[in-house]
Amino acid sequence: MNTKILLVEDDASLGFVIKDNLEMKGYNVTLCNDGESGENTFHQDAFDLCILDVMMPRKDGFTVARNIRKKDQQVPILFVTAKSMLEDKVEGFSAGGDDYITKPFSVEELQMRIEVFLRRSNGKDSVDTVFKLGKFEFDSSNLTLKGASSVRTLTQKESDVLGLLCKNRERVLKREEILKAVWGDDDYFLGRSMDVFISKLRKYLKDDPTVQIVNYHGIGFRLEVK
Amino acid sequence: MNTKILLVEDDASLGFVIKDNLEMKGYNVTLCNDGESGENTFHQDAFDLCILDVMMPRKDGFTVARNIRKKDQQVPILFVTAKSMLEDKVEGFSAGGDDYITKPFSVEELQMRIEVFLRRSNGKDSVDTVFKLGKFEFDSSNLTLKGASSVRTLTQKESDVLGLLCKNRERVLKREEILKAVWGDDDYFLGRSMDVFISKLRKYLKDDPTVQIVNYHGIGFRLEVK
DNA sequence: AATCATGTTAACAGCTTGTTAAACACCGAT
DNA sequence: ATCGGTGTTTAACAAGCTGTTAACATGATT
Repeated sequence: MNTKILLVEDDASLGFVIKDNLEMKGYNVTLCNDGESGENTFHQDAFDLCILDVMMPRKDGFTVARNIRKKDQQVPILFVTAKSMLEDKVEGFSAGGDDYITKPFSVEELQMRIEVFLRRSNGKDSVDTVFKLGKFEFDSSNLTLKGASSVRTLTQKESDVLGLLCKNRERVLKREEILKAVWGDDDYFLGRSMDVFISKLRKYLKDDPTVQIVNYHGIGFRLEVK
Repeated sequence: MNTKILLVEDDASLGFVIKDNLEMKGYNVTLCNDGESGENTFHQDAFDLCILDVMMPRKDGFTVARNIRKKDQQVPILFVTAKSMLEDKVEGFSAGGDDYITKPFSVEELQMRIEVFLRRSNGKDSVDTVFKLGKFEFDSSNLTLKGASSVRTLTQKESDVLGLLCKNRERVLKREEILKAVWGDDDYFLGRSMDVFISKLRKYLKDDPTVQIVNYHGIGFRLEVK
């Protein structure tokens, strides 16, 4: 499988070196040189892993990570920090997490961390059932959709459809895929039924315009969070 | 089981780092960045543990804890304090079963405390069988439901069902889960039987309208205390 | 413009749940 | 064994909710 990595690093030469090395190891790396473009890029595509420099001029790595987490709670994030930066805030955590790597580091070291992450995210079938969707929080096992001020209870099917969209966020799901997964079959009437559900879900989500179920004509749907 | 943790921390970076690390360890963490939203969130969902920063601008952690305690006497609360904080202030609370941790701390340290809490509260389940339900007090081992003026003795099954609802308060229990747990099996007639029990329990609890067993159509039931 | 795909709403049929009462099963005492 | 009492299950009916379908509106593609 082609592993897609988002690398956000303001130091152009360091960024290039990391990208180049990782690409030689067979990863597909997208490099952004500031936090802003990093976020934008993340929103436009689906990545298996993010590597964020903590110290960057305009937007630091934590801020970028927070915004990424608003959209995707599951993607692993690896922070790159300088030793000097580890003050009382981060200090304790760097020791315990596989989530932090301190400069300077070797490519092998970095690759080891990456492999640990990917093994974990592949091997874990302990599926997280809570998704953040803009200002909403959707719990697919409790069938609840929490908004800013209200909590709505979804039906099982509504939850099935929304859950599937969440799991495949930023990816186009074919009509047939959704029908097979939720209804177990695919015919004209079930398709129309699905359209009704999409319509209902859009209504539920309309309070936050950054969350959208976008139709791809003749193909299917895609859940986008901007 | 998926352990739900409520984290109230006003420092956004620190909050994020803690949340992210705990989620990597497999916990389900909800982060609130002020006391007010922390309390609201607590009222909308069920948590197994609360982590509260003591020093927060508008509402400090102790105030939040007091308000949480008004509703739930059992949930463990872990306070995060700075070293400079007066120890005797904190000790008053730690005596009541809660604990505190001083900044800075490592993820391992935090996780250790969490595990201690959860082990204790799991072990406690077999000992502590008394639940407060609005103006009622339900003792699941003595099979008694004390109201304002009367004491009713429940049957074993009535008590089993109410006990299960209490243990999963503010959480949707699937019909199947209740049937498996109380009846050991799940079929149509047992389901109807359960409905009869729910009906009876509602009758017993009708003196206090803040206590409600709410049906989630096609899904199950949830005990709510407003 | 013509055609097909999708968006949206409302109504209906079928299934789920609430409730009451009767039937059944179990148990101890007579 | 019979009886009464207690607790649970089954039956029956009422009320409510959900998913599907139909019908019509809008949008995309050729």
